[in-house]
Amino acid sequence: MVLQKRLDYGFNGYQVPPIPRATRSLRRRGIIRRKADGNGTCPFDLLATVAGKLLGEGESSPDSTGSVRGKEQGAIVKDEKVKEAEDRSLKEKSYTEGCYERGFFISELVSQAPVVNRSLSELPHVQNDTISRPASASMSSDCSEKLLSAKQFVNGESSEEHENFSSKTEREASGCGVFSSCTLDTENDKQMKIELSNKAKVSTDKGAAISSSKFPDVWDKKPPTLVTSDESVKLSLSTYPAPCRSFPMIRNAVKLANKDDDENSGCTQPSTPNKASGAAPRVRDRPIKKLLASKYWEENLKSDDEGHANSGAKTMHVYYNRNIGYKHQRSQRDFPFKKRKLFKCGSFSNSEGEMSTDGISSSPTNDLHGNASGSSKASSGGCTAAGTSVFNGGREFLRPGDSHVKFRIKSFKVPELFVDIPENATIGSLKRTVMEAVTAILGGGLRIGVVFQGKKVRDDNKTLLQTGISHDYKLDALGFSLEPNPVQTSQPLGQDCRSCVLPYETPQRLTRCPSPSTAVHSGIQQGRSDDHTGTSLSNFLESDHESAPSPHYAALEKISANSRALVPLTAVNAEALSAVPLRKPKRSEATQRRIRRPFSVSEVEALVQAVEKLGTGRWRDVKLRAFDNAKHRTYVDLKDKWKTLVHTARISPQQRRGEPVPQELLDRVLTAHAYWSQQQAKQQMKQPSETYLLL
DNA sequence: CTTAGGG
DNA sequence: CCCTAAG
Repeated sequence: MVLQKRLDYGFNGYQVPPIPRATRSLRRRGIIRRKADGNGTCPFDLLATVAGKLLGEGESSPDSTGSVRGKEQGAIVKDEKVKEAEDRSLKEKSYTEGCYERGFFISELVSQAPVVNRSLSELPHVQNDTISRPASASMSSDCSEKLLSAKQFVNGESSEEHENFSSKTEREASGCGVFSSCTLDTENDKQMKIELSNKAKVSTDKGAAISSSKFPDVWDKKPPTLVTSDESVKLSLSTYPAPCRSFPMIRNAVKLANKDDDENSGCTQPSTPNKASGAAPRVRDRPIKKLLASKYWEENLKSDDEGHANSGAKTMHVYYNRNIGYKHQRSQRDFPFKKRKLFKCGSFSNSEGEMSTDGISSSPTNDLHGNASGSSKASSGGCTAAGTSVFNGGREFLRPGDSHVKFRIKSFKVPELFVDIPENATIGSLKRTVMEAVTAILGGGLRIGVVFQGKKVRDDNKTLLQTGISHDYKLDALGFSLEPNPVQTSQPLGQDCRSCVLPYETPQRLTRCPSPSTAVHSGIQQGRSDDHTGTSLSNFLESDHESAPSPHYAALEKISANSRALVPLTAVNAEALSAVPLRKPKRSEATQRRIRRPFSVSEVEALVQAVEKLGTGRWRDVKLRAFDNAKHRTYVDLKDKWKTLVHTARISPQQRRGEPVPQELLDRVLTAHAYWSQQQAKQQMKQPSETYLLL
């Protein structure tokens, strides 16, 4: 009767390979190629462009194959029960379906993993020379982990098995974490997919290799985190942080220089086989095609203009569905995952201080850590950088004499998420849960960070040229990162947003939260890993700042019905998990405060207008009326905002903080407030009197 | 679930 | 924003 087992999935950020589509789109529209005229393209513009595409474009993307895909997916998972669940889920409309359509699910990823592996081995002809080796090499603990989890999920394996796997995983673990990319799928071809993932991986690996020398810690292997107990099983799935910088596409076999390598030397083939064989044999037998048919995934097979072969990078279109109905929201609200206070990993917290004349941050490692720090923190168990690291195999293609700089962002990584879901939950719910988590993050607001030559470029007004990004710059020096945007993101980054979007603000990073209360209940302990790796890393990374923990904000806002809590979780080392007791079982640990999203003027405007019309006692209606598709604004939020608005309107302008609200709006606030207060007073007067009369 | 308020 | 008491 009890949900004895729970599966916890921690995503150290799965990669969202969104780019090809966006990139193409950008290119098509000439955005990316914007001419670097006299002033050159301002980095800010670039950011805005990327962010805009990423966040907004998806909305219009129709998807007609969602259901089909979903079924296919279901097919992959053989387990009848699962299938049923899947089908059921499929029937659920709207949002759920949307989720399917987006192909954002773990299960998918997982199920595909095996396939990928196999494919790799089976597809010798893959063009990419690098693939063969790197790919195998790349099979990392992450992959293993995922598979493992997948397996469990699918088959409901016992925790014991998991343990076994985990151990295996550990042994085999290698340094690559780009597994997620592997999951990219297209109905069209296995190869492509594989190739893609491989490449992606390769690049990552390369990055790893490259950075390993510099930042060894970062690349330390992350053992899969696995905790088992009678009651629940928690798996932390994470991908290795991608290097925060982009590396040129690697065409040659890349040698992994990771430390992990040594350990995982044999990993190449090994990891795959194990998983494949043990975990999801059936899965792999299935035609890949079926698995993958998502409109949102596009392959970018074409070689670019310059003739550079684009590894078929697939893109996933990620977007936040703004049309989610209120009801849906409500339901989501039902499963509020708790947020806990996080420690600040302030990699960027010092940003302001770092503003340098040239606009480039002086801290060299800083960004690299976008990933690194994230991972490091994760490993340390401290906090995770919410920052998503991005990396891109991005490379630019230059053309002689052409002043344009072309960027190709292979993929963005989503901040790590932690999912805690009952074993008996349906796959559909798992999918939804993850989708919601991802959606919360993506929809909640992201901003793009630019890292160039290992430094974060903070000056948005600087031109690419001034920054040093010219057509002939080193291709490997540019990277982009997704960072939670503390500022309202609903609006496209525009001129007025500059200040908001700038890196000046301390980015809020998702943190991984160790042991949620559930864990406690289950008796499972999540260890906080202080593993050397993590520690050293963190030290290394955060030398300048962040000695103190800072609050992390959960990017997630909702949880699906079955899931208990979604919290950003830093990857925890398996070892740590296995033995370490929870720090403080306080629920606070499992709870994360929602990310702060200051109301924009336009939102205030909408709010004021709605309240003028509806009054101050009908927040739900106000929500419906003016913020129906702002999933992150609850009626309570609106009510609170109104409260603060009233307060703001009453204080002197000098005392006001934050984005200034037009006085006109404040006046309306006061007027409306006065009016409705009066109305309310009348109501109250009336009621009592009547009552009184009756008596 | 909504409201209303305090924290 | 969170948390809660109340309805």
